[in-house]
Amino acid sequence: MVMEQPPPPARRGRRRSEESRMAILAAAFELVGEVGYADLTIEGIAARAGCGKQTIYRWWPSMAHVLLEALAAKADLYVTNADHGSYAADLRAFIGDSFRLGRGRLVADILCALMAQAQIDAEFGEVFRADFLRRRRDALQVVLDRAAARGDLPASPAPPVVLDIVFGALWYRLMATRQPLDDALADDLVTTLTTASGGTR
Amino acid sequence: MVMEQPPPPARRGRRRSEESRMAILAAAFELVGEVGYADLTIEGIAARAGCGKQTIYRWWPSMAHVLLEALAAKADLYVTNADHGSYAADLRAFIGDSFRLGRGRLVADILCALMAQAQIDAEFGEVFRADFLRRRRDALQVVLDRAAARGDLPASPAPPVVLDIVFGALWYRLMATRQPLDDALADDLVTTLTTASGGTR
Amino acid sequence: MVMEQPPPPARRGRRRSEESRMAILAAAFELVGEVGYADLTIEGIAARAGCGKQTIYRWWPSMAHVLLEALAAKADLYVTNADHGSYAADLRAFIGDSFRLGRGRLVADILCALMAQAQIDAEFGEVFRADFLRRRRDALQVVLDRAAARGDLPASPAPPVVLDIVFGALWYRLMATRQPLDDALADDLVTTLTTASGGTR
Amino acid sequence: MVMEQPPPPARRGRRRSEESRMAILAAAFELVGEVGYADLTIEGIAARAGCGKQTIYRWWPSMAHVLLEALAAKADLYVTNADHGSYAADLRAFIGDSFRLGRGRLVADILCALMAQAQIDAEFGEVFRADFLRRRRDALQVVLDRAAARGDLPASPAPPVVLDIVFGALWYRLMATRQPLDDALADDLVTTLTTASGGTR
DNA sequence: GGCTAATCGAGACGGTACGTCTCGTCTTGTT
DNA sequence: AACAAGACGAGACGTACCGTCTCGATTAGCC
Repeated sequence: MVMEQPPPPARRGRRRSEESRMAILAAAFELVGEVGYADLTIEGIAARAGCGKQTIYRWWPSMAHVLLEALAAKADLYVTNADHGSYAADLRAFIGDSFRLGRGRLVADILCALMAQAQIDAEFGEVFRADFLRRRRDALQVVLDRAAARGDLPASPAPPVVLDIVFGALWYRLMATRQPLDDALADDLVTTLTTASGGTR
Repeated sequence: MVMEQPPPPARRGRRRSEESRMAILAAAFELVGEVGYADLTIEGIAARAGCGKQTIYRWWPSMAHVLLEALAAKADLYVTNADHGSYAADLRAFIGDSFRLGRGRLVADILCALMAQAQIDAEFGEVFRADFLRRRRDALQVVLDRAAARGDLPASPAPPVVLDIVFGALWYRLMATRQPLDDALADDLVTTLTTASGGTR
Repeated sequence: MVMEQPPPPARRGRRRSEESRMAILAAAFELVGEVGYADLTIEGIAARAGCGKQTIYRWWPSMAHVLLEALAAKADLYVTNADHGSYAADLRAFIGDSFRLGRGRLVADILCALMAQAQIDAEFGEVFRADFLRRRRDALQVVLDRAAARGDLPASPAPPVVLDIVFGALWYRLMATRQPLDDALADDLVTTLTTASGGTR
Repeated sequence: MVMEQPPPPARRGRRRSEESRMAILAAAFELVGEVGYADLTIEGIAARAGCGKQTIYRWWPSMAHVLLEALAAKADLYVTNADHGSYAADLRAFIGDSFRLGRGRLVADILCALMAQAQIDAEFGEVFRADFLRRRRDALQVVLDRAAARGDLPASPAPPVVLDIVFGALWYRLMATRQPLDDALADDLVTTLTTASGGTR
């Protein structure tokens, strides 16, 4: 839990406009849907948001950072990992939730664009991996930890490989094959990952 | 069956310069290593290649297309899928070969950049998926077909899902975690995919 | 009568940089002297002025407009038409002043280039005729009006023809024969135009 | 009189195509009327003429040279200077003929464009002055010589100044004021130049 | 009838400037 | 201070022509 100092740091001058912040996030989200990531520009977002470009540069290092925040603000990206009683059930629920998110055209497009930008812009890559990808891995890791505690986890593959397989298949479908994230894939993943190749961890 | 006359191309005018083509591909490959994809420019490639910009625009729709061709020209991207006697051995060999390619820093960077560009530029995306990604899937599909013929293939996961898992894990490590494509991952993938969850296909 | 309020421009945002404006005019003037009008480029002027090309395009429609303003800023193009007591003396002074201007190699070259550009670029032609040629005609017209008021003006040629003859001879020497604008020509023009062919207007 | 060696140099190989030459001149003439001199290009002329660019570059140094030859081929630029019995009559006839030519919109536009090009391109300027402007001056000089022989020529202005005044007024109207070359101007010029300011030469 | 040579249409080549676009920064007056 | 506005230096974009350079196909003398 974050314990923010109740006395605000006694800042001087005008405070950051929450109105501008929201307008910028909304504008970014709208525009990426209208013109696509390739044609997104800072100038376009500022114009749509009715703000100056400087206001964007002052608070975000790049357009991708804006979009990442806009995505977080719009979509509830946080998948549940409640206890469903078994590794298979937990895994199925996690994958089902994740796939559901990726089935939205706009959200999927933005995710792909951000992953793309992470390859091209190293600074954003750091942030995207730490703030977004890492969080998703951690969420699934909780499921694996619970399974291990239960003695429910197959000996193979190793937990990090499970993460690579689940998220790998997800992202590969999004970016490479553009096939829908359907239940068949989800079921096959669960079956494959829960059918022990020998013992448990 | 189309019986195209090896038709007298009846070309008039000066022919395309093979020398320029090679110089451009080489320049693109060198520059992406020196300055990175983010700072690659058509002007830079033309200057390095000693050619006019128009010569690039005349033959390639975008910088990414140049890079894709340069990659194909430089790296032998075609992984073998010879018969090693069993599904497990075939799969292990295919994955091993694929990982070996992706361990080269430069090739890996270019692959990530091209996959990124495929997300941003729809036109290039088409080409990249059809000319590159599709070929790799087809190569692995041969392995699966051989295993099915042998009665060696587990009932689950379905073949397309096998492709998604293998390539998904590969690309996810390249782009998301940037963990090395090590033998542990390869071994775990083979184990997971060859340990039948029930019968064979 | 237009009574324009010196209205509070209420300008927002950064103002036009007078420093850039002067640097651009100076660069244009220098470069036309160094490389000639044929090899003058917007890029060259911007580089010499240390400004971006956009700053030129933002304020001038074409290179010729820049040069016209540069000329006006550098050379005092405005010939006096003070009263010397007689039509002949006024005319001689005006022609003498005009010729003196045209004797400068650089100014003459720029004038020829601008007149040339006025033939090729209709938009610039409008401006050049209205802002430059028209002013010079008006200045000489003042001399003719004063002569007419004095009863000093020959009946022929008609005033507009006087303008055509004086400026015609001047420009024709500059552009066609490239003969110097010498006193002999000035004297002959005055003699011819002041020797009445019958009465006064 | 040019005494060309009657025996042709015994050339070998294919001869210059008269067909192409005519097609190029015609294309240049048509295009300058359709798109204007500013948008005239060698490529456009070649395309219209159905010839290769090299065929133009082989025979003319620049587009302006083509246009000059096209003009000579289309318009009969040579004004008569037959003997009409008096200086005034000869001069009036010469000016009338010259003005008639300049009244054609297309011819006038081409003349202005060529004079413009002569200011910008020194090499063409040489040719234009020697081949075109000089010829016109020579033609009027014949009229002056005849008048001098007759004892018909006013003492002032000096003959070269007469040329400057006549052609100056003509070109100035074409290029600067764009006023029509009307009879009023012609009459005023004749009156002014034939009303002796004292004696004859 | 071959041979050699010059020209032809076609069109790719290395260059270069164009005018546009967007970047990220800087400078205004306002809030 | 932060804000909206908007000009600034910078520099890549993709296009348009430049003038040159192959190409194969003609078309002429000459042997």
